[in-house]
Amino acid sequence: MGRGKIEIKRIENSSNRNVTFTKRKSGILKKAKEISVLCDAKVSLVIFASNGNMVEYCSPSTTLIDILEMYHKRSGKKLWDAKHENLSNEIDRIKKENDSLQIELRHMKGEDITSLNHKELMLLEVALENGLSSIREKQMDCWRMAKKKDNFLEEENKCLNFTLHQQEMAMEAASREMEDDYEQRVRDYNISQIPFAFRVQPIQPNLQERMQW
Amino acid sequence: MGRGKIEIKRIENSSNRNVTFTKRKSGILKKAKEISVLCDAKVSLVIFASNGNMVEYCSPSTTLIDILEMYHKRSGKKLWDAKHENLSNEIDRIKKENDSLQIELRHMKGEDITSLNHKELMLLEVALENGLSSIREKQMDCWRMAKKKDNFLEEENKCLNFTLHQQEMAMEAASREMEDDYEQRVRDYNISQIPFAFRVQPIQPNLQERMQW
DNA sequence: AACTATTGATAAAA
DNA sequence: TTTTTATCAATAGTT
Repeated sequence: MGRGKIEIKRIENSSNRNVTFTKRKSGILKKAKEISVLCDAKVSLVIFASNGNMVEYCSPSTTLIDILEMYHKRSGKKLWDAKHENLSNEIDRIKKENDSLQIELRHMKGEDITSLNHKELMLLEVALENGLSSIREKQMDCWRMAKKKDNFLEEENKCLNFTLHQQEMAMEAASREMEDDYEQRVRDYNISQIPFAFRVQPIQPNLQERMQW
Repeated sequence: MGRGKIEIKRIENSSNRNVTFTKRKSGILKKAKEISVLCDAKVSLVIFASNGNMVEYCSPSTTLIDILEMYHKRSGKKLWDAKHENLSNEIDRIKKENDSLQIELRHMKGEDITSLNHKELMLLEVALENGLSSIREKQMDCWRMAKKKDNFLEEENKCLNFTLHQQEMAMEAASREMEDDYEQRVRDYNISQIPFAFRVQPIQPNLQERMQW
């Protein structure tokens, strides 16, 4: 590709070498981008020219670090120190633990149980029954507490109602007294309704309903 | 460069994608080698295919580690420390996930539920009931299969017993014949028992018991 | 996996 | 240098 074939050996003319480097560098970069898009590949490319210039390419949605990590796992070659190794090992360990927890949880939910044998199923059943009875006991506690509160509120309600009724009576008596006092004027102006604000309103009128659950 | 122009976007057909990957991978590799020879460049190239395959190229007279060291100097990006930080973050993330799984699992087992409210308890109860019913369904399947096998074995047993009985009859008949033939000698030597090996032994005598579980 | 028509890359010229 | 262009190389679609 070019006006003539060239031998693949170091280009001695440094000017030519630089030109060729520039051209081929952009070519290789383009190819790297293309393969990463076309083939969904992860590519890391670092090039240093003989003059020290550096170009870097890393496929999108990843980083050089990720790729080096994958390289490390894949090739087994240690690029880092012991600290890194420890961290990697811990991640592996925790991931495994995570997986087994996930599996156990799925089993508890009755998923992925085709592979379980009779004994395992029995153990699961026992665990689930125990869980269920604990939960239900707790629910009973909740219910009992709610009931207690309910009773207390009802009692309080009664007291309040009683007090209010007493007040109402007193108010009405006072009102009647006033009516009697001002009977004459009231009759003249045809004012006869009791003010709304003096009527008793129940506190928390729908309490019964809300406590039913 | 091919039988037609192609758009640079992910090749959806995985077979075509793999073929293209193979072709272009070797192309890039060749280019990398050429630029490193022609232009005296240091090149590091790592490619992961979508199927996990890895190819690596590093120009001769250097190593990936050298190039990463140069990269580090040149770009100022710390691959090491950043890597450690990333790993630490991932460990934290996974540990958190782990913790929540542990908690969920404990809840499913009816542990640590004092802090749960009514609604959460209800949801747990539903999950446990679902799990339990799945498990029991599976157990029923197991039981049915065992029953089937049991029936089959019982049937086979009957057949075998019948066959054996027939044989026993035949044997006894033969034995009696022999006794008649050698009556004289038998009487002299006072030998009268039927050989033990000719008596029928039941096959799997405790099958019933073992299938009861 | 091999082939080949075509597009793409690039060495040398301008 | 950069741009152009003739030529070689890579490869997409085919067999």
